[in-house]
Amino acid sequence: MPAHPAAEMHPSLRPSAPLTQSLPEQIAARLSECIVSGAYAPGQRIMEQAVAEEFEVSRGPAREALRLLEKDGLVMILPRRGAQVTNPSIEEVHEIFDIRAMLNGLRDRLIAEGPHRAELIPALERDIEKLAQTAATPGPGDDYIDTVLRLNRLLTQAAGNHRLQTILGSLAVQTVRYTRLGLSTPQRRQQSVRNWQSLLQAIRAGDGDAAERIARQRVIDSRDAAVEHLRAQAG
Amino acid sequence: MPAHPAAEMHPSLRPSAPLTQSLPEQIAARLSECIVSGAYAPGQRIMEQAVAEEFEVSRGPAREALRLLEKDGLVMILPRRGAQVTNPSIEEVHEIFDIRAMLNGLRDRLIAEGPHRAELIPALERDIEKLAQTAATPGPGDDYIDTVLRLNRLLTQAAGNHRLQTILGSLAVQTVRYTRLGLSTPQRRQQSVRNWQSLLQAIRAGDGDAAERIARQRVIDSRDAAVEHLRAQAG
DNA sequence: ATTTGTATTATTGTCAACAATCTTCTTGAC
DNA sequence: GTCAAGAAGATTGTTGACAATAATACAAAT
Repeated sequence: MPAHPAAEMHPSLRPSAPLTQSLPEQIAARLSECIVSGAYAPGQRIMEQAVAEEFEVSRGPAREALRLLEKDGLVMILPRRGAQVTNPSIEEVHEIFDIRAMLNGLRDRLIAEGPHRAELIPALERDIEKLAQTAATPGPGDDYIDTVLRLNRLLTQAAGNHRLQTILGSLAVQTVRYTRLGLSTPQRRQQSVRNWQSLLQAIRAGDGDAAERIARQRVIDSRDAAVEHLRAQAG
Repeated sequence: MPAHPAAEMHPSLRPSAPLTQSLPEQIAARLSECIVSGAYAPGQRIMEQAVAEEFEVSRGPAREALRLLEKDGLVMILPRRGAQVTNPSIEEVHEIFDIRAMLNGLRDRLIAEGPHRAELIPALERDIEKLAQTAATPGPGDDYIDTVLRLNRLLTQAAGNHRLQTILGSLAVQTVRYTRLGLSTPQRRQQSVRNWQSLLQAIRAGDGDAAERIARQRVIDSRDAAVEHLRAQAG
């Protein structure tokens, strides 16, 4: 019998995942980095044979790794044409952010109305304080982005809705590069910090309506900033 | 050149899907029916070899078909243990309905605020009228459910958010059996009809806020009814 | 010069066999 | 009688080869 009964265990701590990643999962994780970091350009084709040789496995696991990437929306698989890195249009990016806005709203409502919110607040305060410190510094902003991503992971896990966690995780991976784009200016980062601070207040107060509204607004702001940048890039 | 220029074509009519389904897709479609209809019981294991023999293919396509079912949440694949039909707990059903509530809210807002809503209204009126007629009849209610499902498909396609369509489609498949459960009484069906009629009004008026609120309430009602039935069944 | 048909090549789809691992059944000891 | 250890069987994971198909290059005809 474990030290802590299952009933008291927080959902995000459930050790349901297998201890060791499968071969396709390891390959997918590596490829995922390459795509998110931009080493593999959008639209680029990824061929099974090349993946197989790169990782010194047969085409089976390579093939399956690509299917895993498809599940995360990082590649698109066309019949008889193989996989290519997704290159979403501005409209599709807009669409994904809209979905994230709704589901982040649900997530933060669940947290604000949930019984575990008190345990969460110290970590939240710490990260949001860190955001406030790095928001004004003009540097590359990677610190800021990293903290935002960690904060989001923390909240997504804490919401306790497993399916929501899966979907939001997938959508987050797909939009990392656009989130980064949208948080590239100090003004936007300061707007973002103010929003996080409001959210913290709403969670402290246990105000689910406010938490949902604030979360939605944050993602919508992020969406608008990203889309604006993309339009500027595209002409 | 096609008869109608692409710019005027409704998003839901884009012929982007390949004309012919792949072998794994065909197998997955058949298995999907078996699971949704209940021929394969929740928790039941589905083995690759058995699928391969059933459809007279090798284990490769059978394996991939099971991965496709996993993507739709119809089976759960555990490492070295294979696939088994998902048997979500009451809490998980609750979770999925919560997600559907948010995303249906987004969907119906997009429709109410979208430019294509006028074209949609006649079909909506027809289906909702049909709902009103079959709501009070005590029969098996399959007509009612079928109409609700068609109505939802219509709206999901019309919203014009492709990713949303994918996610909602997957979630709908996973909850069909619980939706059916929740709409098994005449009272619930009448409540449902009133909600659809309100939605129609909101769409007519182009009131996105109202459309979202109404859609959410509909799914929440559906959730509560389903969960109540499940709790009664479980003891 | 454009287009159509054809051959070539590259790439994915499928298959059957082998390896690794998990489950279950049996056996034996306490 | 219960539990542990080990063997046997069943099932997934992986591999390499073969088949089917789509992209490409090139030649020929209008």
